Amino acid sequence: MAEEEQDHVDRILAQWRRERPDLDVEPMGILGRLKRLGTHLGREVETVLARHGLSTSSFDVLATLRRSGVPYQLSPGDLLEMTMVSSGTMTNRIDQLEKAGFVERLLNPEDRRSVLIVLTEKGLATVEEAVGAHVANQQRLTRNLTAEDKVEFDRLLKKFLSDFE
Amino acid sequence: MAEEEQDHVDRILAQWRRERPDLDVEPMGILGRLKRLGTHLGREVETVLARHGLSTSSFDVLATLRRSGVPYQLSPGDLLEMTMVSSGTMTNRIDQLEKAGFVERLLNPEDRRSVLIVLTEKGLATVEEAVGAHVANQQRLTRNLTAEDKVEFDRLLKKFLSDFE
DNA sequence: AGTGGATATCTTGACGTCAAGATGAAATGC
DNA sequence: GCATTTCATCTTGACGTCAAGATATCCACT
Repeated sequence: MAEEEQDHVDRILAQWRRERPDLDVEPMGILGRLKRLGTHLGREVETVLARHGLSTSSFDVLATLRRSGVPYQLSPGDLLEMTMVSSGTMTNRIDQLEKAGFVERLLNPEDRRSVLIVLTEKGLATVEEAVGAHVANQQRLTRNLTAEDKVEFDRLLKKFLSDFE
Repeated sequence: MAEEEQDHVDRILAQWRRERPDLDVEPMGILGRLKRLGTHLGREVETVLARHGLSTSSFDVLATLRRSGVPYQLSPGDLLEMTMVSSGTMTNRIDQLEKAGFVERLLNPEDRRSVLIVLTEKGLATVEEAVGAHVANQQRLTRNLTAEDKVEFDRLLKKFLSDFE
């Protein structure tokens, strides 16, 4: 069996054990690796989406509209529920997408407080292209995990995540 | 055995399977849960550190200095290597910490391009307090994982992370 | 010594995010 | 009906981040 290599987080934990041997740093290792991994993955994802003229933020909104199905319309409130951002952030995202011609704001005749965000043809075409590249990229990013690893990792993520939502 | 419950990410995947059955969305499930989990954990961590007058960013710098050991001094370049942020971000973080009286910039007499960032007494006292609360919080956040889950989760995170660093 | 490239840090301008509150419209209760 | 509360969205101001480039210093080689 190969010796396990010391990674960046291991070195951080070793420093803490030396300086503060009273602290139990096992959870810090998990949370630290999770954060670093998330940062790396986020940057990889951003790079691929940028080739399609989209930020991760923009893509998230377009993808939410796309997967909601025909007629590709949701209210800002609907989009909020699905994306873990504040209402101000969503307004900002929609503003940009509208400026770029990917979505339009339609007045909702049944409730004048509300609007409907709808994909334009350009928005639909862009997200269809981008989602293919995005999914392929996600497969690339996970290619070094075995099938069993992926199942087990997903199980643990789902269990952990269930504490928060 | 309890039926597995459908979570937020499961609903997203179900929408994609209906709309785009050609896409393999298993990696999307993993990456989606990882991102959401990271967001939740980040917010929980931020909440506890805020009680000690620190943001996660500020804490990261102070903690890096603290765990480096006496005399609690590192250059901005050293801090950069350990924190996955750009040089501009690090300058900004140090500026704030200096303004708040947690660190000082010392001229490095051996290299006038360089400075040394050193914890003040106030900075040391603050980080010592904060790190205790932070570690306790990390234990709370992982309390619903079994000992075996934690070991396995950490193993998978470390393996996955090794693809990127 | 002098020159050119490498190094360490800081500056600038643009983004994305949030919390808190403003605005306007709908629903509810009397 | 009118007042009050709730709701949906947008606005504002503050932060944290990054990429790209500016500045100052050091080092290596002639």
